[in-house]
Amino acid sequence: MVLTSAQRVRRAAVKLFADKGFHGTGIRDLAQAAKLSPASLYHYMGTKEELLGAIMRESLNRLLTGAHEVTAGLAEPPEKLAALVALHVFTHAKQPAETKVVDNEVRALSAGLRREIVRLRDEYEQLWAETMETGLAAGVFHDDEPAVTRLALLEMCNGVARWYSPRGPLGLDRLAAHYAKLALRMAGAAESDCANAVRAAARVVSTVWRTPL
Amino acid sequence: MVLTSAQRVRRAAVKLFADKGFHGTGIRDLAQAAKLSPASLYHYMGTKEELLGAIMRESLNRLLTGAHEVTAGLAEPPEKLAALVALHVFTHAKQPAETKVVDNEVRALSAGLRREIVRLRDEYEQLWAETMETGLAAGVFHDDEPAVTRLALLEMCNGVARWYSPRGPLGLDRLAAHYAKLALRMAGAAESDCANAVRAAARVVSTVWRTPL
Amino acid sequence: MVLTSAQRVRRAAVKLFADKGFHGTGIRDLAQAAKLSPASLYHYMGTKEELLGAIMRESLNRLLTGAHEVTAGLAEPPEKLAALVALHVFTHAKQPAETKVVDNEVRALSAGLRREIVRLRDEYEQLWAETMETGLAAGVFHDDEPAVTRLALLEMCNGVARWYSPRGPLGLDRLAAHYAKLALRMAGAAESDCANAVRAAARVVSTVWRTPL
Amino acid sequence: MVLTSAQRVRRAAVKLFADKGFHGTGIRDLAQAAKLSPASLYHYMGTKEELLGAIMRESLNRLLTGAHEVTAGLAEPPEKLAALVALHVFTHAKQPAETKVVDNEVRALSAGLRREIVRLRDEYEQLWAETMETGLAAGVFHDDEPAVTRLALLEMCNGVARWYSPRGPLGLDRLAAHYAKLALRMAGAAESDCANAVRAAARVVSTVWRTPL
DNA sequence: CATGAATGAGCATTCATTCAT
DNA sequence: CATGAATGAATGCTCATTCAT
Repeated sequence: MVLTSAQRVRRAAVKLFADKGFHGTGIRDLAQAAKLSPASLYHYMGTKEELLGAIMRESLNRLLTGAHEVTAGLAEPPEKLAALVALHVFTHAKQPAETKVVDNEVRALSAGLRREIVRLRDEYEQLWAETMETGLAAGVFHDDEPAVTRLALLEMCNGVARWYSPRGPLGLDRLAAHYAKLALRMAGAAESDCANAVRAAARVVSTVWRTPL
Repeated sequence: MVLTSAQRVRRAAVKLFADKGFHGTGIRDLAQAAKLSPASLYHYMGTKEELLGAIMRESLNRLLTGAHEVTAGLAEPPEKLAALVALHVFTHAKQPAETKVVDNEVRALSAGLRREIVRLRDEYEQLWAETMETGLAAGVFHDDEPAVTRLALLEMCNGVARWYSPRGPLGLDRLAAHYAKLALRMAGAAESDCANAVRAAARVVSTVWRTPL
Repeated sequence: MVLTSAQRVRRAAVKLFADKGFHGTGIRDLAQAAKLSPASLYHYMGTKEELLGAIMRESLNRLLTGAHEVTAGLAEPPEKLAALVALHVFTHAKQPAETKVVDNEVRALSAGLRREIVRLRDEYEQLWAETMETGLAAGVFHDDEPAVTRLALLEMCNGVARWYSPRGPLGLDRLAAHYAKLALRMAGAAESDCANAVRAAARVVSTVWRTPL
Repeated sequence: MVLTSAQRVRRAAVKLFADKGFHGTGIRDLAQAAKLSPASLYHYMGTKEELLGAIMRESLNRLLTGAHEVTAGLAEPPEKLAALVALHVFTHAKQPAETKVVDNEVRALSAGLRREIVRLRDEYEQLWAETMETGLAAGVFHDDEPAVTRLALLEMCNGVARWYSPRGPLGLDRLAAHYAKLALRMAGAAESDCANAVRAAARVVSTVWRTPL
């Protein structure tokens, strides 16, 4: 399959920003990876920073949309949390480069862009927070430090992008299910709730991920 | 309290590498933060990269030593795991800059130094792995994906450096205890084992952290 | 009134070269001002430098032709000088952009084009020199440094392009007449000759400028 | 005589900005002319534009100071005008590069610096305007368009920097005296006033120019 | 006639580093 | 111990220009 120049630029940027960091990636690295001259790069991007911003915006928007879709049909907090975790893990395992960029390079943005990206990220994290609160209020979660647990949970899931390999022994569905179970345990859900919730999550998430992104 | 120039350089580097990344930090930034001229910096360091390496080496060695000390007197896997988690969390909460550098900037090292640092890190992580294996073999942990759980655990604990604030409502001891409990839950330990293990961990860790670092 | 693309290019170049200088004007500035893409520009010009040369050539040729026309019917040196000055001032006031380009951007030309343009300029200035010499020989001008005076005169007249505004209080005819008088004074002409000469000059110059350029 | 690097940078900039214009001069040209690497240039300047601004500021300040000194001891408008003209001509003949930069490159400055430089230039030109007004009010000058004459006068004098050569037949004192006479004629001063005024001007100006600048 | 895509060369500026003083 | 002076290499980005469509 032949890629357009614009696509090659985007992919080169995602890969290089993820591997070497924004400041560690030069415009000439980008050009070489995109098989373009440094000058030609500028047909497909504004500045290097705007390219970074565009990558982050797109990635976060996709995650946010996915999170809404995936929780839409679910009523119980354990199911919802499992679905959020599974989607997050799926995304981080399938697109480790994009997600590493989102997770690590916010500091490279200057004020204006940073504000926008942080707002998107906060919006996304709010979905997790609401789910946990609802579950605690309903008595299906048990946790004396829910704020901490939520952060711990997120960081745990982000980590997937750092180590998961599709060539490893663990399938994506198994991985997502395992993380969902870990999450429910961390939230203090009853073991009996886990299996159902994890199953429900697996179903909706794989639906979202069948859709081409 | 007055700092020596060497100390000012070290601290400036830790802070700036943590905040802006290795490649995002210039020698001039370092000099300014250390209240030295760029040329004078070179009395206290080799190259910028060697400075990074030294910071990482020291930080990892300290963690490794601490891990040995903290587990030395403990026999049961739950206690050991709780101690490792608590020490890790303590360290990441007290020295977020150092640990962020260790966790994020390995990619900035060139081959030689990287090998050394990665070896240290692997040595440290091996302690976690052994503890989990022993616990599983002894039937006090229950987990069908222990390798994954170990990685999830580590990432979760690393995350503390990214968000913990000493000005927040949560004390360090409470935080460490909470993480220890989360970890034991993730490992599938019995709830009844948790409380004891966490208490034991708290005792030994605070001993280590009373010692000046 | 609608302009052709070629005209838009020419006008954009004249304006921008005058305002920002040849080196200060980019091909993209030109394209934007001409409402064309940078590539399309090249249907209407050779290189950027050739465009500059063409503007200068045309402008100088027009001035040269005008100078011949304007002095053709006049016999007395004061009348001729007055006519030359008036035409020069008229031209610089009506076409400040063109004349600024001619006066300031010769240095931007490379050797070949520069030679051509300088030759045209010299040919034009020769008309002033001859007029002054004739007047001195005839005893109607009095000046002990005529070469200097001629240069001073020219620079003074060139200056008009830098400050004259049609929105100011001074009409073009009054301006030209005033400069003609200043010139005759500088040449040491008798005050009694001035009035006549200036009147004669005004007549011929306005004739030339009624013709569309 | 050996020059410091800082002096070489300054001189190179003055010469090159004058010859090829600000935009026509590259940082590499500057470095080569100053016998320094492009990087070393930046020990002695801020940006290229700030270097331009510094040159202009210094040049204008010197001219302004000189104008005050030179007119301080003179009472009569013709003498004052002659002195201003003679100083201006002296300066433009002796420092053609500096003055060409001041006269031609204001447009290359960005808003902030431009404002500052234009203010200085206006302050200087105000001295000419006041002198002419006083002379007209006193009836020693006769001119029905004094504003125009003042501008014509200035442009005429600026022109000196464009053509005067110390290797030509005309001495600096003679040149200045001639311009002073031209100026008085343009202002409509009586011929009888000219000789005295020019002599007085010559005296004060050469005093100022004996002082090292 | 018009332009999107492309580029080699060049831009001003900053980089980490060295060294004489 | 400290630094001003110096630099080769690299930075992100723009330049004028060409050409296939």
